[in-house]
Amino acid sequence: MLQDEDLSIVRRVPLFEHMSDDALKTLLGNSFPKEYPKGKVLFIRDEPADCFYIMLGGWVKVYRETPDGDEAVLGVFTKGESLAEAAAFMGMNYPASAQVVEQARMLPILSKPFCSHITDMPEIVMNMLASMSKRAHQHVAEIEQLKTRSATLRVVDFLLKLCPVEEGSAVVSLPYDKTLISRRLGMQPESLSRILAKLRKEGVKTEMNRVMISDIGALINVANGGGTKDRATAS
Amino acid sequence: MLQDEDLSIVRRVPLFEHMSDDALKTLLGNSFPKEYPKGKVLFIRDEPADCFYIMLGGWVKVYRETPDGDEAVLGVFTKGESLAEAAAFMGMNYPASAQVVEQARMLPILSKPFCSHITDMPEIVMNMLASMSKRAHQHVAEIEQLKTRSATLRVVDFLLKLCPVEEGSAVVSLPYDKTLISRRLGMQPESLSRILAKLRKEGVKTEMNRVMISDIGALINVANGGGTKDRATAS
DNA sequence: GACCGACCTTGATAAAAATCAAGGTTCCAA
DNA sequence: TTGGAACCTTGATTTTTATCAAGGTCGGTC
Repeated sequence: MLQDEDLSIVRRVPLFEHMSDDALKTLLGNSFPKEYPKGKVLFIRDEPADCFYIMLGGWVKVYRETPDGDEAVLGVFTKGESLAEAAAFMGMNYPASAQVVEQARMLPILSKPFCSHITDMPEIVMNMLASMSKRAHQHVAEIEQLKTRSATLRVVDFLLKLCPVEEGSAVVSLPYDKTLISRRLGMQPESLSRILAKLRKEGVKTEMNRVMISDIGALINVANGGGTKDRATAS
Repeated sequence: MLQDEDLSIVRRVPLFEHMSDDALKTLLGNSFPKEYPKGKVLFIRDEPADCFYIMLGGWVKVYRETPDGDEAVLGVFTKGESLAEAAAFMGMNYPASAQVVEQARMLPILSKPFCSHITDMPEIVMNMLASMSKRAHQHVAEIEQLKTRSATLRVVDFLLKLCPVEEGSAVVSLPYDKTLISRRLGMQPESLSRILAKLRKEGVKTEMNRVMISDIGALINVANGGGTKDRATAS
């Protein structure tokens, strides 16, 4: 069933943080983890949200299809995150669609039984608030980014978030394919490709899904505008 | 104090919907509406959120300043909306700043006393959830828009949302100045100006803060891609 | 009424990003 | 092993948007 390792991941999900063992057991009683193959569609926008998911590994994209064919990727989720919990809790329909992009291990949770504990476990509601609040912050940060940062800077931000350290050099692996990264960042795949190429002279080398960053400090400097505006010619 | 008209507005705010008179009275006991002049700064990002606001009229912008000077407008709020309620409720700092852009009438509510009712009034928490859920939907819609729609289409969407009807013609007044509209839509003021000019041949005439739309149906058609892609030359 | 500051528009130009088109690689399956 | 599909890159080009610069309008105040 739920292995120890899984459990420790579940405990780090905002929705279940600071919950007693008993409470957790009650909420997850009938759920058990499952592997989902790449390509599997978890849910479609506007369907009733009768199930939500805790991610234990792999990657899932949440997206919307627009009438004219292309898709807006709203988020890409992995270990330690939850998917569609708010819609499930509020008894709504899914606000977007979701599909597995790298084979994923997840804990599916049925909405009905979960929600039946609202009355006897007030902590659920507070945790749901915390969870939604966290998501709201991510959304606000993304809107800010889309409104004020160029495609290049969005790519740089993305790379920096992948870095395990804050200075020196690093080699990071891109967690999912470049087409998806580009959609996630709100640009065309060709643009991402070119930007990565341009960043070579900033010490960023890309080979397959590996990115070698020779000087993280220099990249941070780029992210903060070093190279765009006022290179201050000794004012 | 709280006039009937104000009260009926407060009742339509998601946070207070479906609340008994008693509950409302308890929560708003010590709050009374106040006028705020244009330009007034309500709060600054990262300050402790010890007060939130219910809007009864006028307009307030919520924004973030970026290190390199420009600002991202995250939302512009008016009658029937609440401001910063989530941050106040969660005991966090304000995630953004807010400033009055058109003289506003608001009901300020202190966080501490408000939150002290969490335990004895469980309905507050559910209403807060509903409120955050609604905001989340707006955020998702905006992210989708920024990722998939051109500046022109964002302007068209904006105009259509202002239209009281769905066909025929309309004259709408822009609710706040064009510089702010452009920031709200994530573009430069010059771009908005040019887009409005270009839309003239689509039957959109702009004079001061009045916009005359001769054929809303035609505009909706533009919003749905009529004029961008595949003008289908008799396939 | 004259002046000032803000807001708005327009033009010229430049930069950024999308689009169209082609070629290369990798990986999988027949 | 061959073929094909999906992915990625690069080049040429166009479209979109920003930037820089200049005027114009409106609404205030002195």
